[in-house]
Amino acid sequence: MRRTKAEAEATRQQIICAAERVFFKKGVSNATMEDVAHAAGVTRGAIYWHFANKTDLFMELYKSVPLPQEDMVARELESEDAEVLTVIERVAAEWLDTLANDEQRQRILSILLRCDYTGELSAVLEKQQSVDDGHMRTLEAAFARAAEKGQLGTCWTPKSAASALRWMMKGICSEWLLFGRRFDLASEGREGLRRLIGSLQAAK
Amino acid sequence: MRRTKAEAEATRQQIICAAERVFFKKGVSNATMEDVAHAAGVTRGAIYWHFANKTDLFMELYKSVPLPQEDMVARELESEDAEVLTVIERVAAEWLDTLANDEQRQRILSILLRCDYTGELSAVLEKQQSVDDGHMRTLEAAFARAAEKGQLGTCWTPKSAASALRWMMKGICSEWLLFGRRFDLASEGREGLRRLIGSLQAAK
DNA sequence: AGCTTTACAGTCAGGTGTGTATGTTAAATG
DNA sequence: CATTTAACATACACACCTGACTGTAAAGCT
Repeated sequence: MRRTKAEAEATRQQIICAAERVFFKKGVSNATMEDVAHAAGVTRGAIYWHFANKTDLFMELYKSVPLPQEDMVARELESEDAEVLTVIERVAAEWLDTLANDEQRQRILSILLRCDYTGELSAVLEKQQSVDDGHMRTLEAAFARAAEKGQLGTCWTPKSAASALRWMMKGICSEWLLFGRRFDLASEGREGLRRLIGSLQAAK
Repeated sequence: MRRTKAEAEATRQQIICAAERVFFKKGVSNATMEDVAHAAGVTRGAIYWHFANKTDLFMELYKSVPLPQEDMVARELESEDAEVLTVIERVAAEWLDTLANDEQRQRILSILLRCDYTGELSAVLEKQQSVDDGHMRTLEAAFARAAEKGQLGTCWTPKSAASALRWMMKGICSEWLLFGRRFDLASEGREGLRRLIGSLQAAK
């Protein structure tokens, strides 16, 4: 029973959506194509029609992640605002807010945090790494502008400040996602951010 | 050909040691018992004599990790030194030094960072979590003593300072281990630590 | 010295997941 | 309207890994 193009695209999305739920629940290496197929209401044959194998499915799932504000963040960080550190803090806090309210993003990040990148999935790790490097570059640039304006504490360099912020963000998100959301991400995360940015700031 | 108790214990250690190398190379879920057996120079039968299954082997590997200075760190952090923050910085820096020079510890931490904790291995994650909680308590206590002496910056609480330090440490180690040791852990890590501790410190 | 048990080596059945090949139906195409 | 082809479902082959079972030779006990 051949479907129309639109229907095919719909089942493709169904498969990706089902993979997201199944990978989240059972872990990537533990999940079976049959699991995904059952969750999507299709057979494995359908999955192998749309995707080459499990690794490919995982890659496509990763690529389908809505990263809408990627560019927005970069553009905002490159804006010529006077209070650079305030902008950085606000952007980071907004990122936490988004994560706190978007369950799909939570699931995908959890999958990414928990999965085993040895073997076939190493390509995904490399992609993540390159994305991370991009973030670091824009962050460093922002901190460099803060330093030019004398807003960055004398003991910090743009690079070390960017690293500290990124590690803080990673730490907050990892702990929240992996350890059962035992605190309020938005409020406590924002508070931690405020303290760190405050410590990065030059004494007035 | 039955071995003596000492020989049996030796092969048990060989198996654990081989598991460490194999798990590091192929990842826990990707490695097979046959792989481990081959690397250890025994057959799978021998492994199943000493360990119930792969999960059990992994747990025993985890338990066999040399964590000698665990208590030392705690005792040192509880010492009544005047410069609490300096002690904290030194202890953390020593931990980085140890990691930088101990390849076995590097492998085990890499395994722990990369492996998929969904399913059978979730018990390991819980154990890690409880160990982490213990660390946090002693760290918080140390920062609390620093706060009492007025050494902690006013915008920091003992808890938030402990979190910040732990996330920093995790971030440094994760990036170094997962992303191919692209920087010098001991020197750059210590530098980052110095900056962070400096920012936690009360202005003199 | 003889019996029991230990510490393995080897083998085997069985389940499980993967990838592919084939079948089927309806949409596209002309 | 006939043919092709897309979008799956079904079936199959096979590699593979696990756990359990069996064999065995030496250690340890009495």
